[in-house]
Order: sequence, then structure tokens, then C-alpha cells
Amino acid sequence: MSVSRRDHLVDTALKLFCKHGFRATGIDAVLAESGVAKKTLYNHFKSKDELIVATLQLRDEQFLSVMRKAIARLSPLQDCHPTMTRVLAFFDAINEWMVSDDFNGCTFINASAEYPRKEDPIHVACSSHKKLVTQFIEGLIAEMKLDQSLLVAKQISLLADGAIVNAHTGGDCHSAEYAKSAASRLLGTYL
Amino acid sequence: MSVSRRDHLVDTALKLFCKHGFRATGIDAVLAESGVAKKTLYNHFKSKDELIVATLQLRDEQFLSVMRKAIARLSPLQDCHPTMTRVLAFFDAINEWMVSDDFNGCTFINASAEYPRKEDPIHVACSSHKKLVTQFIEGLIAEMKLDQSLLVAKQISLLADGAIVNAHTGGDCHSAEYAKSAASRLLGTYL
DNA sequence: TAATAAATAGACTGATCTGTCTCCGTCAAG
DNA sequence: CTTGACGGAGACAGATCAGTCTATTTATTA
Repeated sequence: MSVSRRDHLVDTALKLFCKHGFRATGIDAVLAESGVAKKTLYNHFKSKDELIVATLQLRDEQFLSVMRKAIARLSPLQDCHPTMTRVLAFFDAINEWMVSDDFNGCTFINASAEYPRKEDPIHVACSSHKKLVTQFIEGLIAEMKLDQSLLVAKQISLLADGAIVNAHTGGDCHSAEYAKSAASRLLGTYL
Repeated sequence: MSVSRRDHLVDTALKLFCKHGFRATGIDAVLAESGVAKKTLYNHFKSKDELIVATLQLRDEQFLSVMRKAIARLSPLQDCHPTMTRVLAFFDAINEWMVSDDFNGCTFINASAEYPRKEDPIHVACSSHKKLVTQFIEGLIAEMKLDQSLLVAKQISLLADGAIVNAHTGGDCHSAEYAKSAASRLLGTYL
């Protein structure tokens, strides 16, 4: 029971942090929404910052899990060079995410905007996530057997981050399509 | 005198907002740093939110002005197809910015992360800025006389935003170089 | 059943936030 | 010199924040 309570807390916190922002969401709002007592929260976490880091870990797992499943589903639908299907499906997966109701940009980009100090554990967690995503993308293009796979993965992740940010800040829900097209052209130059 | 005091206020506010974030920066910090009285602030602005919008307008002007000058300076140094020099110089300009001490990511991406409601005047100001930048980029590639110049400009701006975000969140100060390389390859496919 | 652990509600502290208000000095016009 | 408008300094109000603590209840385990 204790574990599930903690999970419920982190789950609720993640939802509210994503919707309203981290500093704009008070501890009390998380407690009211989750129906958990304040002492329970501080029994599991030393501070709000620790709760934030926990929500980022959850989001990290969620994101990679959702992306993996979506890519497996969307990859066969791609009409392109067979080694590119997974990475292009990745952009379709991002597109599905950004047209959904609960899209509020990248949680990690948002968090590092609110906690800009590089040494801040929250910022560090965001940085780690981005590295993991780049590795994830490197896995997606592995079938292409490129010489500079890490560089290309970084370039793809720039397009992905740009699309996510543009959809959130600029409100353009088609940005994933532009990014997919750009990724396809970019990857073509490496073949 | 009144006008210059307002400017000083906006200037100081922008500096602090960029460094620490918008919600993390209190009015009092802006007043202390600028040496202006609280009543003067609320004489010029109805609320903190109005001050934020004013700082975003200033940042918008600053950004485009700095970029224009840097592109004029860096454009002749490019080693590429002559119609691409300006847009590639744009990435060098971003690179100069992101390796500077006072780099804290894109002010507008950060602001829209802290004020996620689309109807919020602050968020609207961020969205407008992004549209202007895309138009600016469209101007940079105008010499290339492409059919789909707006689409290409959007794709370039995805790379630029991705690079800025990646440098801030991920701490990779070389991301503008990756973006420049990607932009060069991407544009090549349109020629 | 008894004992131990954990969760709950919520009062409370002290800090901090935005925004208002009051007092005081300055300066210009008559 | 007097008067009145105005801006500056900062005290103050009211709200909210993170985090602590107590007393009570619930649940688990021995």
C-alpha cells in the first residue's frame, strides 16, 4: 500500500506539473488532487524538489515506453527506405502525442526552463533524459549502419525537440510532420 | 527621465528573468537590482505579467537585431553555395550566443513553459515571436528561390530551436554545429 | 488481542509573493 | 516664499508558499 500511495502521489504531481508548471503548482494542490496527507508526502520525499525529480523519472519511463510501443505499431506503415521506418515512425509517434489533449510540451525542457541552474538536481535529471533519448534515437537508426550514428542521432533529436517546442510555444500542431519530412531528407543524404 | 526609467526597469527585469526564470524572480528582486521604487513600477505597468510582456517585446527586438548584425558579419565567412551563406551564418550566430556566459536558453520557450495557457498574453507573445523568427528565416533563404520557402523556413527553425533547447537542457554547447550541418544537408536536398 | 507502524487532517511557522498605501522630499509655477 | 503636484522609499496587507508538528485513526503483524 505504501508503494502505491507514493506512486499515486508522483502520478498526480506529474499531471499537475505538466499542466500548470512546476513552480506554479503548489504542494497543497498536489495533496488536494491526490487526497493524500501532507505528512505522507514528506514521509516519502524530503522536499518538493525531490518530488519533482521523482516525477521526472516517472515521465522518463513513460515517454520511452510509449514511444517504443507507438514505433512498433507505426513502423510497418511507413513508406520509405526499409532501414528508416523506425526513425520515421518516431516522428509519427511524436505527432500523435502532440495532437492529444494533455500535450504541454516536453516536461524536461519545461523543467529545465524553470530550474536553469546546471547543478540543480532537477536540471541534471532533464539533461540525463535528453541523453537517453539521443541514445534511443541512435538505436532507431542503427539498422542504417551509418558511420557517424551518434552525430546523426543528435541531429534527429534536434528536429524532434524543435518540433515539440514549436508545437507548444508556437502552437503549430503540424510541426512533427515538417520534422519528419526534414528527417527523411536529412537521413537520405547519409545513405 | 520617465521613459529611461521604464527602459531600465525592463532591461533589468529581462536580465533577471532570463537568469533565474520568471516565477522565480520576484518583483522585489527587480526593484533592488534596478534601484527603482515599487510605485514607479506599478505606475508604468499594471502587473508583473505586463512587465513580463514588455520584457518579451524587448527581447524580441534584441534578438532580431543581434542576429541581423551577426549574420552580416559571419555571412562572408561561409564556405558553401552562395545562396546559403546567410542561413548558415544564422547558425554560427546562434553558436556565438549559446557559448556566451549569459546564455540561458530561449527566453520565449522558457516563458511559455512557465505560462502554458495558450490564451495567456505571455504565451501569446511567445507564439508571435516564433512566427516572426520563422519569417526572418524565410528571408534568409529567399535568395535560394525555393518553391516551398515557408515549409523550409519552418524546418530550419525546428533545427534552430532544437539546438537552442539542446544546449540549454542537455548542456551540449556544440549543438549549433550539428544543427548547421543538418541545415546544410537539408537545404542541399531542395536545390 | 496487543503492539507497532503508517496514514490522516489540519493547525502552525516563517518566509516570500504581488500589489496598495502612506509619508516624505523635490521641484516648478505663481 | 508658498503651494501643489509628483515621484521615490518602503511599510504594510493579504495571499500563498514549503515544510513541521500533534493528535487521531487505520492497518498490519506478532
